[in-house]
Amino acid sequence: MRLTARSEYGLLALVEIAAGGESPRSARELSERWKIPAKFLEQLLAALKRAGVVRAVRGARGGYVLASPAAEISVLAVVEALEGPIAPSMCARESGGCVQSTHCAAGAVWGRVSDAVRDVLSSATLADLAGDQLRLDAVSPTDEER
Amino acid sequence: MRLTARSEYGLLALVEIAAGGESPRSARELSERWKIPAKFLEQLLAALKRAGVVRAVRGARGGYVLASPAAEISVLAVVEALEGPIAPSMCARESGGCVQSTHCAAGAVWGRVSDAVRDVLSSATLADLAGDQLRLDAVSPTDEER
DNA sequence: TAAAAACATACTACTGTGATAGGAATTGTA
DNA sequence: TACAATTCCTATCACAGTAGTATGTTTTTA
Repeated sequence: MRLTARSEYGLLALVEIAAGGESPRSARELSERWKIPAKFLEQLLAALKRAGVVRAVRGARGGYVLASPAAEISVLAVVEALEGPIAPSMCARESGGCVQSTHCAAGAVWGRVSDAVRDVLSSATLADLAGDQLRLDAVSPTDEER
Repeated sequence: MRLTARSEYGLLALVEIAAGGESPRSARELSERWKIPAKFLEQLLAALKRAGVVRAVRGARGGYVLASPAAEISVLAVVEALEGPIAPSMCARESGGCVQSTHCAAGAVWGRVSDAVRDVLSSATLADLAGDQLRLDAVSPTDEER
């Protein structure tokens, strides 16, 4: 299991898209706001589109919009779209179960770890984060907003 | 944050060492029991020794022994010795906090994730796992034990 | 003295991450 | 209709980390 910059960047962008409502946000706009390499962000948004998290609007004045209401998109869905399934180790990753031929006690711990992570990630939605972000922006506005 | 084969292998070996009590288990013995590449395991045990988890007994009939009672060694200590600190993303990894100049709502989620993982890992000890393993071995013994 | 073991160090193959590059297709707007 | 803004597509790359392998050296017991 791993959490990398892909999730970090992706979530930042999606919170911004969620705040935009119906009007699409372009990859360039998002990359400037959050200092994310533009071309890299394009790839992340493509992955999120493939996963059905966002919808793309092509052409001038286009960009990305959420494919469903922000309250129905969990952080887990975002992370799994960008990083693959949440599985903590070799033991839990293999569909056939443990690599070890004999049963090992450690496997149960790995299972509890991934359950805990999935629990945290699935309990937060983009709507929650967009709300939090609004409050944070009110306290310390960014350059663009000042 | 990542959980790799290092933790997997390391835990398997430590559970076995814990079961051995005062008599040292050699790296070779452990590597054969759990099908872990011998030289790779030596490196892991060296890291665990540096972290103060195990004590080494050099020379013939030597091996490794736990440095403290099994009930006082948490899985978290083992994982951190082998993988480095549990931090879920760039945001939480940097000592200075978030990479973003502006505050981001996503950071709170990453924090909750690492807290949850640490919670699971620190709530299990080597003594717990050694007990579980004993029970598993009783049900389906390994080749060596048959 | 010989074997068994830890200890040390260096090397290698492979994979994933975090990009960068260059264009092609699509679409609103002047 | 031209143009600019945008998504879309594919390829490439540098770097770091993982999972080993290799070759010894030191220490200790039998």
